[in-house]
Amino acid sequence: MVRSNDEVAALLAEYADLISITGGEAYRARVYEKAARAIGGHHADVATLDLKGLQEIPGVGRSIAEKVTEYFRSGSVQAVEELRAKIPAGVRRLTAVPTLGPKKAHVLYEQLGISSVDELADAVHAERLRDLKGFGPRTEERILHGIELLRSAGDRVLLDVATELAEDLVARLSEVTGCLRCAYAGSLRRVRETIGDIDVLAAARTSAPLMRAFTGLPYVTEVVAHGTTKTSVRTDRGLAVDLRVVPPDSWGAALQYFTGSKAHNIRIRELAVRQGLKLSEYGLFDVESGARIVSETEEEVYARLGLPWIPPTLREDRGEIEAGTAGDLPDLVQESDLRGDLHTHTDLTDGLAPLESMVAAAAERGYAYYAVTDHAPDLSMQRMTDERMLAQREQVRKLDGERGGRGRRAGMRLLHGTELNIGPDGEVDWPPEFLAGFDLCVASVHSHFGQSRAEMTRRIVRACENPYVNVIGHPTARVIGRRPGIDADLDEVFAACARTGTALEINAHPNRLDLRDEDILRARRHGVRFAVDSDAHSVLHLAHIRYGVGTAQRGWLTKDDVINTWPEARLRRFLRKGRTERTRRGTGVPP
DNA sequence: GCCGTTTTCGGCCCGACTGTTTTCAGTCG
Repeated sequence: MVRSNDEVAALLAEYADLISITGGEAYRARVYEKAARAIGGHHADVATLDLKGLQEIPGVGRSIAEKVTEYFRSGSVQAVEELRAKIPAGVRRLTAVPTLGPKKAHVLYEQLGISSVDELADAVHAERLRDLKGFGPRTEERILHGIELLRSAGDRVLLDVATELAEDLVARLSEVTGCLRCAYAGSLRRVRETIGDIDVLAAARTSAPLMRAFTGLPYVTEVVAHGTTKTSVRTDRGLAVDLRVVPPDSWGAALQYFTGSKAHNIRIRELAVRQGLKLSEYGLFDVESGARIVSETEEEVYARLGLPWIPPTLREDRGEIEAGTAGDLPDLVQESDLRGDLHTHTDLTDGLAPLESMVAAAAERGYAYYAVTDHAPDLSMQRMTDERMLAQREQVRKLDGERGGRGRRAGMRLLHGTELNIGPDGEVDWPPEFLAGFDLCVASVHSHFGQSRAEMTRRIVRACENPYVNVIGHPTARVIGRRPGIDADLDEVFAACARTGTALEINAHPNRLDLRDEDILRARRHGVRFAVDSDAHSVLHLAHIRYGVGTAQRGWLTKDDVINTWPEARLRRFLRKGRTERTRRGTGVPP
């Protein structure tokens, strides 16, 4: 599923690394890194752009635009090939070892000919690093430890694991005497799909008690760095956690700073510099007088730079600064906007809880409606039959409207649905007559993951064209860290969804988060609607929906884009999908 | 190599921590 934009981004990022390693100008390396990011996140396919079009991408000038066109014309870029010839690929891999950057990697290669992580480990054991300038005994230790970490892999953890740990950390540190404020920041606050390390921020007049409490936590197994403002540890699950302690009046500037992303912060600081200001984690300062202007809240910092407060989920330098300047920031969908969940399971198939428990838990969340969508028969291990499904429907009808839920006067409405399997040719489990009995159908790819791109695309587009399919479940079928997404022309799928009135799911399960943020951004441009669903298989899973909302926000979605924020009547109209009209015309009904 | 409400040249984000340094370079976020 490699888009040409991703190919080019990877190439430019490699070039940036090679420039750093060969001791090239730092600014040049940074420019290529920036261009790589800009192209990776660009909405249009760069393979279709000419020199002029390429240069309209921010951070891409003449030289980089020419390299991109050279790449598509000839399949390679001369300048990149020249550096590749000088530096073996393994040397670049060396920089993946924590504490090893481009400079040290280059010294290791130049002086000792080391060009792989294995050779590096051998060289340390053979004590060959001892004679190198700048490499002492501590460096050797750190390198060996870094290699171990690299080999033990699993360097990023899923969102729910990191969130649960961070919430526990914040709760414990908030109890420490002298702790005035505490929160997590970093990629976790931005709700990225996986988390490399956790950043926790605290405000206090003295840091020592917090630092002591932090390093003494039961799950801390290693203290990596220990200072008065910053301490880094590793937990028993291998997760790195940083604690920063700042003075209370720096809270806003520090929270802004440590939330990132790096790319967003660089842009924000450039804005500051242009106004004769300097932004650091301690505040926004006037360069000339050195006077601190603002620092207590994030809102103040953004406001002084001429921006509204930017939600953390948007802080990726994907246009949020421009939108903020123009007053065009989207009014992002919130968890409290959700009126229901449209993809859930019970113990009739592979869920863990019976229907009554799931419904009760959903009502407790305050939902106005809730769909039960157990698996359809083609997923044979679930032993679904027509009879079992119809019996469940009767049960659902009985429970419909019975539960009032938290703070609700009217009863929660139940929808009876199913999660269909999209077969290799785009067919689904049941004929139209049977499908017509459901209030909604989710349809998902659960098999034949290895089809060709053309087959896969056609298959999903056909599912969209089925008048009974309302939502494409976990559209790319990826499982984070275990299975890549299917190879399909997503833009064609998005167009089909928009055309047929089929929603795309944002599956909130932390190991799926599918669609991902970048795909949502693209789909949105096609005018597609979305359903943020938990795909809950147990009562506890219903709460996963928060991760789906975070992902939707990262895709810039508003309440109006998400069908399960809509009032029930509007949702039901959407679910009818113009079936009668379509059926009358005799199109779109599968054989 | 990119970019421009002070700029077509001369800037380019900022600070903490570590190790190997007698004053700082490299790495990280």
